[in-house]
Amino acid sequence: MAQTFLTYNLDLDQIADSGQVFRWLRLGDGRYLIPSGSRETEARQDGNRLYLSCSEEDAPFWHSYFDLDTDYGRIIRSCRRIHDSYLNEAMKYGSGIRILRQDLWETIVTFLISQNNNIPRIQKIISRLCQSAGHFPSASEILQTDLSDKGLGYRDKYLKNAAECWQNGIHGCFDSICGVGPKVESCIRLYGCHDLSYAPVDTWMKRVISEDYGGRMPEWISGPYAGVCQQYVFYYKRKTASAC
DNA sequence: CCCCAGGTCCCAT
DNA sequence: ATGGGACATGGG
Repeated sequence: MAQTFLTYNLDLDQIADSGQVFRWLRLGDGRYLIPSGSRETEARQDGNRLYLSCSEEDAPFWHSYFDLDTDYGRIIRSCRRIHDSYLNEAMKYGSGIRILRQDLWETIVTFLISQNNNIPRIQKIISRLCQSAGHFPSASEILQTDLSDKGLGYRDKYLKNAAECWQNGIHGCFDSICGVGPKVESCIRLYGCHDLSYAPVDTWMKRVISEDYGGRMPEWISGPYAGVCQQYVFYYKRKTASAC
């Protein structure tokens, strides 16, 4: 019933608030209900131990979901050699962040919704989408669903189009999906394909570049762990810039 | 009323 | 190739 994992550089609170997932549910007492695709598990941690309420046969799935084969301490040490003080601060601040291996279809839909939108509203919309089906809707369920009452705005047609593309098989050409531009594609490749070299540049990253890097692109943005660095910096900027 | 939100599309230069 | 406005919705 309960599986135990030994982990480093993993902080559920930081991951939950890192802007890569929108369906984690805080249960209190440091517990989270964590869905991915059509599965879900309950998680809590105590020091270096991560406890998941899943069967033994599902353990490998969640092991992969939390990317437990990747040594984030090694990534941080490697990136420290760039001697970027802002990045170093961000890595220290959010050292428990990992890049989850999320369900690809869910990632596509989620980040289609994210465009020109804010995080609380993204969460609400996705919650409404899952309410009708009881789980994250498949492509065919999206095609059968009336989306007009989900608060999607103009993005409803993007979802319908994406569902058709997905059913026809879109392997590896995400920008052919209507509504997927460079930023959303970066999110899909980073969170859905685990390509750590993709760094999504959104409004927060633009602020960081202009306010903290003097308008110049940081060196790490073209490195092999650009996506991980971006996640640390995004989290750090959002946490320290917002007074609320 | 305004502006903004993990942008993209479309059209005009 | 680059720049600006439009786009649905909701919150501040």
